[in-house]
Amino acid sequence: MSSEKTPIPAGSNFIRAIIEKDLSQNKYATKKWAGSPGDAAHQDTGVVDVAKIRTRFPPEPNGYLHIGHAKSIFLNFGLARDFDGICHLRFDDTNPEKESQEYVDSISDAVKWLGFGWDNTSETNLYFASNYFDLMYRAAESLIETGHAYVDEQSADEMRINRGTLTEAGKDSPYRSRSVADNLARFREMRDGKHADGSMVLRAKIDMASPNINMRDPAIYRVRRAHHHNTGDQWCIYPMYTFAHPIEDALERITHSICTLEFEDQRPFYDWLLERLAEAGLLAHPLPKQYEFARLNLTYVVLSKRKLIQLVEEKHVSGWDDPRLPTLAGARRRGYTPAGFKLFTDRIGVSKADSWIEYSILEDCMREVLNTDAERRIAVLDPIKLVIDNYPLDSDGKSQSEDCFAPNHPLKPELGKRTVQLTKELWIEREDFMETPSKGFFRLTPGGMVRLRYGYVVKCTGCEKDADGNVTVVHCEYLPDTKSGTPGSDSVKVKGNIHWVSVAHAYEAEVRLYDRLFKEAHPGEGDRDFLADINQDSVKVIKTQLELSLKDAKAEESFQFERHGYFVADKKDSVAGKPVFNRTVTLRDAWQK
RNA sequence: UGGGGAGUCGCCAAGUUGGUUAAGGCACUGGGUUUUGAUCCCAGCAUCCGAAGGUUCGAGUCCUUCCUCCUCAGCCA
Repeated sequence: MSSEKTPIPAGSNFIRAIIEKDLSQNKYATKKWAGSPGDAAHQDTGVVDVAKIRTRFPPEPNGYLHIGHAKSIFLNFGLARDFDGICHLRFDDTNPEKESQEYVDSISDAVKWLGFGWDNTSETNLYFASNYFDLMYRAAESLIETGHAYVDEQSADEMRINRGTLTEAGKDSPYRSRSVADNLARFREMRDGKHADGSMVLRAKIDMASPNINMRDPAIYRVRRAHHHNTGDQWCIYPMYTFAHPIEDALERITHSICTLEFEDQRPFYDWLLERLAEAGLLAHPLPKQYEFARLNLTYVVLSKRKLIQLVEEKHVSGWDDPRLPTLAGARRRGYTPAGFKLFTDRIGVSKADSWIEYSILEDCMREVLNTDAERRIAVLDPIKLVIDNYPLDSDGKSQSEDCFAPNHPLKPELGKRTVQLTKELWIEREDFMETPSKGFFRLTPGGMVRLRYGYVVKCTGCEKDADGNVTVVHCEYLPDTKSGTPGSDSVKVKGNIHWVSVAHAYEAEVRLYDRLFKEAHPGEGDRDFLADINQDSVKVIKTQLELSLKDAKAEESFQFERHGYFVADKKDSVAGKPVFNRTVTLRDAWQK
């Protein structure tokens, strides 16, 4: 090693540091992998694992994935990719009552959408915890046989009372010192359906006086007669997360088991369990290690499953894929992109400090990606008519029309230009005209000049108003020598530059303007009901005038509507020839009105 | 109050074995470019690392005490 400091790689974080260290110490140099999950005997038949590390993304299929999961997905799959490893998608389906195929499907879709998969060169790394129930059962018997587990017949209430408190030790269960044979017989009866739900549990036998409550003989198997989405009615006992998760990791030969901070207290049990099972010869070293990072908190958003369910069930939003929701399904309809999420996760980093990320960071990431990716189009969202009074008419009295050329992407000239028609009557944005301009306003105002983007410089001559004083039509005259792209275009310098569509060459379309779902940075903070913080104006459906070419937009295609923002053709409501646009995010606007 | 964590610029976040002027991003502020008040470019932006002591030639990094916040008492995950 040289004494010079090596530059810090981008995206460096404590987990990468741990992995680099583990790898430099050849910690997994002899770790065997038989091509599929299994116990020590199975893995011993394998070869040294080609995957340098193994990580996993282990959602429970009981809900929709949200932006917080995206952070975990990019972390786990990203680490595997960067370190020549493999990341498993594993459904942690150990609680039959809450899980279903619908969620398995939506989660799979979301992971794929973000750009990750589980079909690797020699194996498919898609797993279900429920496929390990046999092995888990064996592990439980092993624990009993080695005197590390017992069947407890206390009621749930008794167990809670005897667990003690944060500051007082718990009391041993009266069933704690039963013989191995007794425990084994009871546990088999549990498995065989001889005991009622809730009548007894299998508990690890550790220490009822441990200062860590998770070590006070945690329950590891419960009796529950429920139909499981994968194993059907095969089992009436199911393992608890505490017990199941470490085993799942070990069977899959995970090296780095990454989870969120609230599981830190669980780590001593994680290690305890795996060591006991390794001692018994069921699992092989090196055992997986758990590392915890801070979960994502985003301002102006709720990410708790409970609150998301409430928003959907009480119909505050249209469904799990409502474009205002922070679910990945919703974000996708909103027009947020996988590349944007990637940028976002890189930008926010990974650490153990609790933090709140400003929602504007996410928006900015989407802008950044969309700016380079999205083609430009012209859309007048709040139309008002502009008449060019001196624009020539044909002999039949109709307006002449001429071609103007608009680049599809100013940063990518290779994407070419498209033709838009200029005529005497145009639609422009209502807010681009002010009869009495406010300070700093440099768009259309009587006597003022502005460029019609890609067209001519025009001079505003006045406006018409209705009985209520609302402006109905704006009038102007054009300067024939100033057409964009001609030598005279720069003869008149103007500061303002407004977009437009020809009345004769535009079509009316529905556009949905989305804003934040919550008006407070921390919804429900303190004693407030988070529902009270809902922004009642989070969606506006408007009638707009769009340039004709937008009719051909395909579902999920994103565009920048010039001077407005990024819009996507809605995945769900668009039909061929009639796309419906959702506003993804506005452009930055530095003009303080 | 017991255990486990975390506190570095408005928001994130590097800083691993103590070594010179504390990375970077976002935001913000100036200036420039620009037919999007967009993008882009350039410059500025912590004498200070929760606080106070201490060790040391030298500390964000070590020690002591204190403060604040998060988290754990499901037969959920």
